[in-house]
Amino acid sequence: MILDSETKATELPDDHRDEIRLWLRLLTCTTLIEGEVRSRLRERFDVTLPRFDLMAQLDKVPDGMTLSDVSKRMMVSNGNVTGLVERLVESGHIDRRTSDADRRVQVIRLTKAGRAEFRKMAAEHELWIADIFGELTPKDVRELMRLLAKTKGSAQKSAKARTA
Amino acid sequence: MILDSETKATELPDDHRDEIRLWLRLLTCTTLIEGEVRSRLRERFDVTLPRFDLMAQLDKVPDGMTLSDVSKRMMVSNGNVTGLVERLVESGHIDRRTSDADRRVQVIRLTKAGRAEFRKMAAEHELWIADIFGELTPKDVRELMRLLAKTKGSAQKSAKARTA
DNA sequence: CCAGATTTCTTTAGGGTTCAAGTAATTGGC
DNA sequence: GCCAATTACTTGAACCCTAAAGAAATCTGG
Repeated sequence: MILDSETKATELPDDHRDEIRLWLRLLTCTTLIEGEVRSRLRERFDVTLPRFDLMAQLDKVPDGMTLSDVSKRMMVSNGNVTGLVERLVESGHIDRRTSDADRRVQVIRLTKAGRAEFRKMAAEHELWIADIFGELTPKDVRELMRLLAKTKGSAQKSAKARTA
Repeated sequence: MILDSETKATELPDDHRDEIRLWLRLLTCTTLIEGEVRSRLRERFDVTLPRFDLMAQLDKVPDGMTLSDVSKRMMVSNGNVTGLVERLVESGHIDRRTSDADRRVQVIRLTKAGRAEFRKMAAEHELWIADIFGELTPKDVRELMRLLAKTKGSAQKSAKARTA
């Protein structure tokens, strides 16, 4: 069987070149899109992507959330959130107060101005994303969603196995 | 026709929620995997991801490449490369010299030690990636490759249209 | 030849990011 | 009630990253 001998010849014992290529392509795609969104946010609103992301988290919860929640949701370190929040409080986009129930906890919320500003940015952001993914059909989108969900599951399992 | 009225009811004039969700999922996947790789590189070899990436670029070209080439390949700014290279020269992993033909140009190469070190890391890295994507079938991998290629094309077109 | 444009790289200022260590508040077992 | 463990956050050191401005070398059109 020709295919078999060819397979043996090109991909020796354990070859994972395809997975490596997939990872590089995934990374390239994300970097490309992330850079594009970053540029547009800067150009159009003079805001950074992390600030926008943090505000997006807060926009979903009227009563605010704790720094730890933000840290988990954004998948970044606690120390990172501390600095981000500091700058957003400074610029008047968010509002921070110490929890009454637990004085270790800081609860942050969008200010009125912050929310208005975010909504404006989010509306344009949605159009950019639609344009960036514009050549994908609805079927492509569904299929990508499915495969990425599977990928996420696989990665989480692998990460869990390492940490355990 | 039921589908039509349903469509009208749920997705008003221009709804791009699916694309937004796709983008967030893509970002989550990449962040997750990138964090995992970053942790393992640090744990196992005490090296950062950007350093590993730069060395990976250099491993492909025996005669070295210019800083601009690296910058384009890695999709990062020139100034960033300057700093990265400085630290890698310092640690003895790479070697830099000024081009004879054009004295503006710096050519960098892996040193013997740097190449050996990289090959060791790359071998393990390949296994990590294989594990992280382990639950995907070969068909999943092919399909993802195809859809991500399409996504990349779409994003590049959008970016080009904006810059133009 | 030579002045202006371009290219390559570096520098600077301002963020963003992690990890590790530290502080303060709370919880839980005894 | 008290002390140890845990939790929430902050701080500090080191690195990564960008955009913008600048320096040096090269190229180009006259």
